[in-house]
Amino acid sequence: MTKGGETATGAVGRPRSERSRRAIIRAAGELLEEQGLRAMTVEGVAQRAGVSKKTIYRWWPRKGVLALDAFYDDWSSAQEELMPDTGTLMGDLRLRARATVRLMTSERLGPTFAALLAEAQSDEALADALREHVLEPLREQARAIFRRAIARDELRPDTDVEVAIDLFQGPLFLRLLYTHAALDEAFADAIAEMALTGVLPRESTT
Amino acid sequence: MTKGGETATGAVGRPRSERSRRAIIRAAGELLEEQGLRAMTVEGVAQRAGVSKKTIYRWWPRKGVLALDAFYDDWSSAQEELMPDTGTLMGDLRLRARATVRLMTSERLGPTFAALLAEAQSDEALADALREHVLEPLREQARAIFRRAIARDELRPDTDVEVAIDLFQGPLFLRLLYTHAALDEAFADAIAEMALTGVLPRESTT
Amino acid sequence: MTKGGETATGAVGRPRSERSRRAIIRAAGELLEEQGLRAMTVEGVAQRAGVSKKTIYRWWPRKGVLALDAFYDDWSSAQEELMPDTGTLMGDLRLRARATVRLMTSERLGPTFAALLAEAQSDEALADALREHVLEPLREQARAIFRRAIARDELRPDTDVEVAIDLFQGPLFLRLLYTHAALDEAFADAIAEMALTGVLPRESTT
Amino acid sequence: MTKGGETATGAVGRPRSERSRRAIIRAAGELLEEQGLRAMTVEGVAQRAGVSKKTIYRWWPRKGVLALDAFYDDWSSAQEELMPDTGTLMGDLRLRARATVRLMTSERLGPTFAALLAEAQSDEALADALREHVLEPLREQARAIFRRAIARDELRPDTDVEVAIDLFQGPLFLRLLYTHAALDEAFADAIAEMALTGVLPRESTT
DNA sequence: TTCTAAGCGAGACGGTACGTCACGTCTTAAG
DNA sequence: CTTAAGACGTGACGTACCGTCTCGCTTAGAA
Repeated sequence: MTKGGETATGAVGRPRSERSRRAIIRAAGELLEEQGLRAMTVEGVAQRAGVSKKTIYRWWPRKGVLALDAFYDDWSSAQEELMPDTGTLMGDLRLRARATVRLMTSERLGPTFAALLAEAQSDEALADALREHVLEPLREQARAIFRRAIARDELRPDTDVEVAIDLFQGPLFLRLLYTHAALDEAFADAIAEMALTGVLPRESTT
Repeated sequence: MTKGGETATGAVGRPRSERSRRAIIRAAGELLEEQGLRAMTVEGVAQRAGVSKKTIYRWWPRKGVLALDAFYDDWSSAQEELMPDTGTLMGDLRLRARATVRLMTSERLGPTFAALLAEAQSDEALADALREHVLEPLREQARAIFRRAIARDELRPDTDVEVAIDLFQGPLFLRLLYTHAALDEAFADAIAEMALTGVLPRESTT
Repeated sequence: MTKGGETATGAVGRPRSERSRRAIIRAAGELLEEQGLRAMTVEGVAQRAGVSKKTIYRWWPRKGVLALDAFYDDWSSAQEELMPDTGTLMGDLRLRARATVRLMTSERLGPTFAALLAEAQSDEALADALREHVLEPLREQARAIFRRAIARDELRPDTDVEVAIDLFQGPLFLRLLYTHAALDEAFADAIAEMALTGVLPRESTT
Repeated sequence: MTKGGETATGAVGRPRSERSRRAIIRAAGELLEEQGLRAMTVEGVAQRAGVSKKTIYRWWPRKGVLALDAFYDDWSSAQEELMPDTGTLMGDLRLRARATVRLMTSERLGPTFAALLAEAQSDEALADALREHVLEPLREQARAIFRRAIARDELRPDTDVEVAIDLFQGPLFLRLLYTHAALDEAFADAIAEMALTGVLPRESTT
């Protein structure tokens, strides 16, 4: 999908082996799940996939990017529930927050997601790929939700959507990375509501 | 301060060399600043500090924890401005947000902080130390701000302070780690305000 | 020649680098001569040969075996003079004893030989290699000399050749290892003669 | 006995602890027997003896010399049988050869003796101590045997006793160090006889 | 229908850092 | 002045992955 998925353009010579590609992605995914990104070595992936290291390096520049590819398979198939359309901002945020929490706490995706987010700090190529294929799409989904709310007149047109997205997503990422407190449905609901109305009491409700 | 700072309890035998301890912390800090956590190797620290690797391993279990110690020296001396007391919640949050941004974007602390936050994902010992000595203190400072606001009747007594802290800090950490958008004073102000009032328009301003 | 010399059998993958092999043997030989076996470290050999430690460990299990390989280069080219054929046992033994003394006292081979003989006491692999490639060939040469003497009727057919070899070689090795007395041509001649006739006076000479 | 046994001359202050000395010798001997000289580390001896490393280094310059001390305790108590006096050279040599073989093949002394002989190649201090306290006494015993034989007129007065000693002892040492063939009573007898009469047939017996 | 350029497995290679080990020296406080 | 305890600088150990580099062998489209 990211780098490892593009077939050579001017196809001359032996074509890329789809079999190897799949074996690599699969082996990487398994190792990732079993032992985490730290223990997922290129050497290990090559061995488990029955593939030479050279083949891996031919198609993936760094192991982080390979890990992202392996992660992306599962990730992409779980995106729909992140884009609810309930007709109200509150409804959309609540469902999205809950879905996000579910993804982040799923056994397969959660730890790997966290590991990739961390690894990106020291791997520029991974950071770029992660931003492009995972983080930016997430923001774009959130953007759509807020834009619909503006169109519906729920939000003022001059709302700073980018800040709003960070306000909404930041807390969720924070609890994923530093498990200082529960990342559960109650937290999802609390964040959805507090992002909407802030911490201050509404005047009408005082 | 964290692990590497504790002197032997029942002092028998040759006492720990304060000189070495300082040389190690200092060398680690320098390497950290010059080249980042990835390039800060135990071997390099030992060489620059004029110290044997064994001595480092005797006192710091992993390089992450050593890095934290080096980081903490600078970090701890910059905590005061994170605890403003302006008399209003809005004032406190704005000043704290701005101070946080300054810290996160400072040349010395910012990149190292981000690197440590990332490293902690794959180093349990570091994660614990980081939580105990850095993250929890940060939360405690924020807690104090919100508690004062409750005492002042600015906030309802049943406000979920933990969620409020995440709402306030999450966005700042997010932009530190994934530089998707500017981490500047304007953002600090926007977060301070939006955390207070939420994204929805206030009725009074409608 | 011993272990480090065998090329992979079922040649698959990149073939072994002859260039590296030679550089390693050469560097080891130089260090051996300059500083002795104790100071010949794998690390030092790797550095001088411009080779990674892994490459050395891939082909030589212990440094003793590598040292033997380096030693063997010189050693094997000096074997001819150890196999004189003068037509008489006395002539053969005298020439062989002198040649042995020359080898043992040569600046290149002597100290290394002694060091290898010693090292073999605590390195089973080296002991085996040493026996197979150095000590047993030496005995075989001596065996040939005694057998020719038996064929010539100089010795009784029931002479215990193995004991005879030890009687002849033991003293030479002893003075090599424990330099309690001179290892020189006079000693060589004395041993050759005394091994032949024993310490008791011949009846004819009484 | 060698270095570790001498008490400080100008005895002032706390006297040397006899208790420690004995514990060290004993621990060293045990480790020597259990695992060989290679595995007998100063650190291990200190720990087992409940003694500080400093104390060991204060009295023994190198671990080889300590090992020799530990070895010497047993060794010295087995010297008498090495000095037979049967009235004939043949009788003396045969008994001495047999006794030597027994010593060399004893479980306690044999391997340690071989290890010390080897270690001395790379430890000058040990080599000196070994020569002085073990090897030279052995030669002196042998010298006495040959001198008595000369006095008895069994040997010619101009016999080169030093060469004779090497001829007699060399083969025994050789089989101890390089176990190329059995080191047993038959070999002892064969060496005793062949050293006396040489490999050539006696004219009278032809 | 052979040519030929690329992909491929195997695995050796030069590196860098790892974490451990033993050495022999040192610095305390206790005796 | 010796001792037990134990920290220290030194330096080598053997291992693990990294990312690169031959090899000899497909493989399939172009000649």
